[in-house]
Amino acid sequence: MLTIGKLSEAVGVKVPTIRYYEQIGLLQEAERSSGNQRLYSKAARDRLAFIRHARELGFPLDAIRDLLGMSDRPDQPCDTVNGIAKAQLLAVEGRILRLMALKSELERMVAQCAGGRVADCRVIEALGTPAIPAGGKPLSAEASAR
Amino acid sequence: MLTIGKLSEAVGVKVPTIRYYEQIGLLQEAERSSGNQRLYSKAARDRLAFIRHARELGFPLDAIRDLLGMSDRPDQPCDTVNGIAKAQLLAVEGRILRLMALKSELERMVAQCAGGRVADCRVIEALGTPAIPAGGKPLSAEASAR
DNA sequence: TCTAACATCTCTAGTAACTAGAGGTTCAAG
DNA sequence: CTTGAACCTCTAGTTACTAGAGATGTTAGA
Repeated sequence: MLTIGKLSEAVGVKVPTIRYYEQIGLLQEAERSSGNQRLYSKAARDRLAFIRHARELGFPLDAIRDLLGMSDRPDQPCDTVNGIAKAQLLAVEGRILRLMALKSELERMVAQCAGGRVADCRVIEALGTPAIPAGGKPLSAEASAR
Repeated sequence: MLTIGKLSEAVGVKVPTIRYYEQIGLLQEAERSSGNQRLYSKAARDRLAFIRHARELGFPLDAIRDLLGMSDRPDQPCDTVNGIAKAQLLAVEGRILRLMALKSELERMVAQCAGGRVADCRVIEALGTPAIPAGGKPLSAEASAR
């Protein structure tokens, strides 16, 4: 049995975040010690490790809730999990490409800035007119697709 | 001169988001028509396009504010700017690395989950015990490192 | 055994970056 | 000249945390 601090350290999720996860029902309510402090089993630790890793991979908490629900009821088709993963994969690939473009732009800028003035930097123009593709979704939609 | 709706459509940023950007000072207050409606110049449109693109790439609004500040004062010596650019470059490189790791993991997930039932599918175990590396930072730190 | 220091508890409020809704005005087409 | 879409302001809600206050629990050293 781990205290919340030990669990936090073991899994790499901050203490208030663990309490937050309990509050929103991602983790079930922890057992308590005689002095009312939370105690965690290995199973709870694994569940939290799953959440941490999935968050790191960019899944929103709602998707994680679904995944956990599925692992609790393993008699269901895999399609849902697959769909979530595939959607994430697409988003990730797009982000990588655009970041690489930006990276080389920033590198060029850092190189050019070696002693000159801001006016010589290309970054802002480079970002300013990115030729929005026809199928471009509104910013909000893409941003929340994390 | 564009109305806010036309601007929204042209740039791909929702109307309330444009007003929000004005509210927090990312966009200066728009001119108004006789009937108090916002009107935008081409320059304003470019600025918003820049913001959109940078947001898409994952820059927080504060970083975008810095970049815009740069482009507003192009006579500044590059020293100031160089720091910002280099910091952004580091952030971008970090993001690329983490996204590539994520990409291969997601690919593995999709490959493993080829149409069976959840019980047959390794996704949850794959995520569940990812062998947290020794130097693993807390989730919150990584998540906010955007 | 006492006590200092630290971990934990609950609760409220704040953050970023929007998003949604209410309730009212303006504009452009028919 | 009316109707309906687009605009206005304002408040409040969202996600995923984060920070702080003030109280209680736990543990290691004197």
